[in-house]
Amino acid sequence: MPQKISENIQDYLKRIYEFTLSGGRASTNQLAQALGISAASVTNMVQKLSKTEPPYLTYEKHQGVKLTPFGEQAALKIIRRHRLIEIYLVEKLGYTWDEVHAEAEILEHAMSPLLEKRIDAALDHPKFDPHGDPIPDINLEIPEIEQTALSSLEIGNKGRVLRVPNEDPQVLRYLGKFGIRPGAHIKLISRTPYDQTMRIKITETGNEAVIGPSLGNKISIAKDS
Amino acid sequence: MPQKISENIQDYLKRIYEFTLSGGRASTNQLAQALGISAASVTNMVQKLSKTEPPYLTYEKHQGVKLTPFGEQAALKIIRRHRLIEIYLVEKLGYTWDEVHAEAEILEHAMSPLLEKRIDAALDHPKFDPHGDPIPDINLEIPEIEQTALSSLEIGNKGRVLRVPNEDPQVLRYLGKFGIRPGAHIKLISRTPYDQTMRIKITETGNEAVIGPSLGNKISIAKDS
DNA sequence: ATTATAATTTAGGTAAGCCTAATTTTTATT
DNA sequence: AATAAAAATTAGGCTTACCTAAATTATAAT
Ligand SMILES: [Mn+2]
Ligand SMILES: [Mn+2]
Ligand SMILES: [Mn+2]
Ligand SMILES: [Mn+2]
Repeated sequence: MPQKISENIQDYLKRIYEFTLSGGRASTNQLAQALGISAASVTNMVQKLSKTEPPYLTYEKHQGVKLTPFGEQAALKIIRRHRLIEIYLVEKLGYTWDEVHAEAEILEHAMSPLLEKRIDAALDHPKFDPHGDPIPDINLEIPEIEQTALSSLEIGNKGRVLRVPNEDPQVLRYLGKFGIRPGAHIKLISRTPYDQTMRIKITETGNEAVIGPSLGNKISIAKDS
Repeated sequence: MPQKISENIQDYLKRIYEFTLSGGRASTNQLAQALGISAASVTNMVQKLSKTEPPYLTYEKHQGVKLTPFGEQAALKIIRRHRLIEIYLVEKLGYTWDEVHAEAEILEHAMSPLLEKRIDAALDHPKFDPHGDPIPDINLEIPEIEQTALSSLEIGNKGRVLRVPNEDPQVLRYLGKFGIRPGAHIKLISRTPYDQTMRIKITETGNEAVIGPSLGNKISIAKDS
């Protein structure tokens, strides 16, 4: 019996969705760290969420969790709201892209279906949030997008930025300074042999930026053919 | 030590502020009904809120409660946010004035100082909400407005609507239908002797409306000289 | 294959904010 | 002044979502 779902549970489901996007299961520790709570609390909660009717997720001891289709729908509902809020704040209220994530993390839980509808309409049904993440549509359909990690680009080759990681404001300010944002065209200049640090050139701004491998793995691009 | 204040407590303080606006104290039952909880729970909470350092309110057994200046500041902070949200939803997102109260009741708790600032700026520092209630300014100052109840108008005399009650969507739709809104000019046509029901004429729309005494007491006007 | 380390789970407990039922105090009515 | 009714308080409990510490299970390193 699908009841009202607490804000905490909404965040659990959202995190699990994110961690299992590319297949596999979300681990207890992973979730504990992401949610800023103890592993014991996570175990407790996921056990509970696996025993609802219908269950939000499947839980196997020591094997982590995975959303059921039911749980995934619930997660997508919040993710839609989160991303709509982010793009609305940027487009209509003059926020910068490094400010919106924290704000959306709170507001997503306070958004009524009506507000969701009005914001969606005011932006003419936007397809992407400020960081390039796709916004699930009203039916919670989310487009599959062909994308690879910036790290996998070969030297001399070009690509177009699709999405950047959105949690860390510092990183976003760094990227923004060079014009590394969704839609930007970039070219890989060099990669150091030992630590795989990359130099890339951004076409639009003419800037060159240094990107380490872990950040490079979190930036998605479309490779130029 | 002014800590973070829970959403529940924010609502308590807001209600107490409203009930004590015209002096006096807020009673346990009054609060219980307004908050939709038991009287016992209210007693418990107000006792707690009277023992914080500094206290949010003064509590005397069986005598009801009254906000301290500290508690009043806390209440005004939420009220500012509530009313800013209401006017924003009407001005920028196409809400009607009967839809905004319920929405603001939730969003007020999720609003960051930054969002408050941006919304305030986007509306060019609005002074009133859609129902004519004054919005406390950034320093939480709230203007004293000379106002009387519609009920106290004499037959044949005129006035200008200042504010209407904002909780009940049905009432707001009724008033809206006749054009009874802040700024509207009205004239009292008649008052029945037994139950004090009034007929009023709205200048702008030419409509005539019937208003009972209890509603008439909740509509504020400025009398024409 | 042991053994050490890391991850996870279990056990027991806490704080917020509610509840109902019983009791006390205040207020209103005869 | 006595009594009835209404309002408020106290007592005892419950649920949610956390916590720490201890125990267990899985994984990695010898
Ligand atoms: Mn959140
Ligand atoms: Mn984002
Ligand atoms: Mn509220
Ligand atoms: Mn209002």
